[in-house]
Amino acid sequence: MTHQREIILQELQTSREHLAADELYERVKKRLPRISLATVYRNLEILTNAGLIAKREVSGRQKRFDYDVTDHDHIFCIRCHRLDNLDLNREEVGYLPVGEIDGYTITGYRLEFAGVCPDCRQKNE
Amino acid sequence: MTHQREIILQELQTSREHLAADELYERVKKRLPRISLATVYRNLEILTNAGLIAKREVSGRQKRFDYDVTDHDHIFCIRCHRLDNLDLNREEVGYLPVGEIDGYTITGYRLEFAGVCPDCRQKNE
DNA sequence: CTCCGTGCAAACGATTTGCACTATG
DNA sequence: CATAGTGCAAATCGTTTGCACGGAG
Repeated sequence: MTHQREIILQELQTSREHLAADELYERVKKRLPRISLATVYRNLEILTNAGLIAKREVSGRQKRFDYDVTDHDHIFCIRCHRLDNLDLNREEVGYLPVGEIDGYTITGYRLEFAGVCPDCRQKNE
Repeated sequence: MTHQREIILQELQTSREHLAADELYERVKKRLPRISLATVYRNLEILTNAGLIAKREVSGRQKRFDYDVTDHDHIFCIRCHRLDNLDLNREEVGYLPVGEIDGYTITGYRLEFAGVCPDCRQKNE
């Protein structure tokens, strides 16, 4: 755990946001002005593999990093592309297939809601 | 509807697969050797806007194009990254929130299963 | 003719990598 | 010292765009 790595992790965890690598880079740069974007990418990869953060593939071009590694769903804003955790009770949602479908062995699923976030709704009025 | 555009559409529709732009390009090139990848991208965009095909954002880096424009779910193979349609009865799955969640106005959702496809399962034995 | 669509190459945005240097163990 | 990690720049991958040419109305 290097100094850079620690700052990156801290910054993501305290942000409570689902930042893209370059957004996190901008924030970390305020504390470590000489850090490079490559270092941020490399450490995000290492932290992901270590299970300390999670890399999320979502709508949009960039991957986002999540301080919350538990298995949960997300909602993203179609206007500003912000991503939020969704506190959805999966049992409540109904059963989602496990086991086998169409010859596939199911290992998981990803449920992503899309919508307009509170901030963007406000801007509309 | 230009000649190139027609061939691209045909090739995607007859493939019955969820091809990425470059995969489709390779197939189309067999019939139109002088076509460029840019033309494929441009026409896929046009065909998508025309509602004749659908562009799917899924796990992995590339976007995939779907001959089936109806609203449905997908399953993708974590080994070979193949993407298939999933014939899942959405009512049966239970219900998936609509309206409002956490201040967001929900406009839709995307459900993507992950698993190991029949072909890849076989390779394992 | 007049354009829209094409092919080509170059530009682009996100991410990764090669390399020489630095810090740390 | 040995080596894992860094900063920088260049490379890569998927996709888009500028431009001059070509073919259909």
